[in-house]
Amino acid sequence: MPVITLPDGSQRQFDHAVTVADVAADIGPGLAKAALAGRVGDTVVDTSYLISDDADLAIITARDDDGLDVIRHSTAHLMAQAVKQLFPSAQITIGPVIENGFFYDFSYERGFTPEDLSAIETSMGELAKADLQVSRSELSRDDAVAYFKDQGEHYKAEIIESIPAEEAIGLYGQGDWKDLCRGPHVPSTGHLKAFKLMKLAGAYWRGDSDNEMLQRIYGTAWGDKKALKAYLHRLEEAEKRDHRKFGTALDLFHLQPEAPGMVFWHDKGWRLYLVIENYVREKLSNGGYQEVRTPQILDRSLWEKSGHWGKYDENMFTTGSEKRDYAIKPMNCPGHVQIYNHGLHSYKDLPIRMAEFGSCHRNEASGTLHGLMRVRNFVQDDAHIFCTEDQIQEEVARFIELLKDVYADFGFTDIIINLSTRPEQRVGADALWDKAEAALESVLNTLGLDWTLQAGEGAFYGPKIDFSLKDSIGRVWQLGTMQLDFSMPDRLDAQYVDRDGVKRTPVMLHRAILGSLERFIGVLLEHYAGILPFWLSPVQCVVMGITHRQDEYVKKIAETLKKQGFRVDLDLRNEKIGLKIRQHSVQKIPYLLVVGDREMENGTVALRAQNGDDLGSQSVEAVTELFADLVAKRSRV
RNA sequence: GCCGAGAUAGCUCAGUCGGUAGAGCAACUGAUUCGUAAUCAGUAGGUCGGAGGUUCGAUUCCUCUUCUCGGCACCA
Repeated sequence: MPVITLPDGSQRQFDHAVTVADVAADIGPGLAKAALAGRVGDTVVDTSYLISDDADLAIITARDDDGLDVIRHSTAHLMAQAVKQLFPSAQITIGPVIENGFFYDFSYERGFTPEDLSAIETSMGELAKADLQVSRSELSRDDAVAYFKDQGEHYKAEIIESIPAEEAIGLYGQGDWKDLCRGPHVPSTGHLKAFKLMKLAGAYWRGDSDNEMLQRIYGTAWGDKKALKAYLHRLEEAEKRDHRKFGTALDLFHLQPEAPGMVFWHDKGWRLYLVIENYVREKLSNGGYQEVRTPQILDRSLWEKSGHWGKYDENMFTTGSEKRDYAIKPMNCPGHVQIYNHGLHSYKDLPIRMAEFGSCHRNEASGTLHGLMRVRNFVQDDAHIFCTEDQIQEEVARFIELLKDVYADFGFTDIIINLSTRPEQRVGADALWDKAEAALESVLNTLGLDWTLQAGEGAFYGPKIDFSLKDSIGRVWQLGTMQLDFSMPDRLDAQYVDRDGVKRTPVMLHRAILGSLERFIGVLLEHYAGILPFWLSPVQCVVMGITHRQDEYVKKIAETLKKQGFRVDLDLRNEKIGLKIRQHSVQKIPYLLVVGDREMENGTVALRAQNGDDLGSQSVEAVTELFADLVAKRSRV
């Protein structure tokens, strides 16, 4: 006699055990049709799930997030079914739900082609239209293994073999096809109406690069065609923001085959780069950091001592001279320890905060390179803080304050914080880890920050806090980091003389706010869709005349603004004003200053903002004031 | 690095079922001196990523290679 409590608090009583579908039908025929699954308590179940005791139940439809997951999961199954139908000798493996869609990995004797993909999609459409019932059954583990082995599905059998023998295995079937699955799934394939196969890719079996490479097909699936269309539109919009496009279109930078993963910064891109670097430089200087410069190339022995040669030799560029081996630095820290070691330090000197905008090279695998986001040569807003264990907490707090300040200036306020603690393989005594992790945790809590624990994700030499931010279209980028290091100062013999006259090893904090400047610029460009805030814009305004009569006046205005420190271009070409405005608008220049005879007579300029707003005729003083204010506030235009 | 796809003018792209290529924008020349997102006309521009092979002939087919793109693994 189950009593079913619905989300609105209403209750329905039945005199026999009921399925989720029964309850939905009892509520109304519309809901019965739309029901994809049910949520009993916290568990999402099939509509065929039988409820015999009192329960809280929500009927899940495509409008529910859980409903979307069910649709995506079922669409993955639909795809696997289609693949097996078209390519019977393909083997199925796993097919989970991911953000916005799903994928399924297959093993097949040849690679799938884009033509195969559209054939699979067509076939999926037919299977969905056939509205096949999806049914769940159970087998004992050993029977399930035997079943899949018999079907020639060796990967599936392997997965099931790793499940405890006493557990029953859930099988979902539709038509003549069955897959091992926890479920839940839609009641019939007719509920799958809005999906699209997106791309083909390789993926290692069980995510291990020593294993066979499988073929992964990615797809997206939604509750209805409209949502699918909206998603595809969002993808197009994201593509338009691709920072690599702005590299060429705005003449900021380029990459070429002779220097894979290493950026050629053009005039305008380098201006942007320098504005950012100098901005951080000033912030660090105000924050009590010293700035240093260390060599690009250091002897092998130093990298052996630091441990890098042993661990990362594949990923370092090396060179030689007169029988000596050198490595081009992949990081600044060993160099900083050399400066630290040059002289004797008292505990009174600590903390020492040492910053460097040093150019680093890492020989990243070729397949990982990606525009500015993943490069082989980069500069970080890098610094190392040498301090005592007792100073960790305060230094971390100071750093976070600085970081928030900097992020806000760049227009990012949505910061995501992760604390990563000791990994299995690590150096340093557990007592030290206890202390360090507690210190980081305590700082985060004291500052009242939201953070997530990533247990076991710390570096081998110490725990760390990572800072990510969300951009304007919701993508998350990890930028900042604060890593505690108990290993390197000791390896490289850094010491200080403590209060009691005993030499002790300082703790070293590796920290960066923006991370790689290259990558940060990539993130900025995508975040702002190329329309940079005034203070960052490589060209802040263009002054242009209507005819040649205003040439001298244009030059004078431009000169005045340049003297105030603004980045100004002038356009004296004999072109129509419409063309000039179009071209500079396309270049995303924050302000266009147009002068004709009228402005020349009045000593004013006609101001036009990047978004097309006509700000009317203004005096040069008013414009200067506006610009200075924008820079001071670092506000978006 | 691995799987797959791609590389054609400065940029964006079309094309050639094997007979050495075409558009728009940009560039250059000329005309136009014009009031807020494209003035008109003309000219020039390519060893079709690189190397090798098949062929009478390769930008096209094959092999290798470099780089790029999408993933996977990696990311001190």
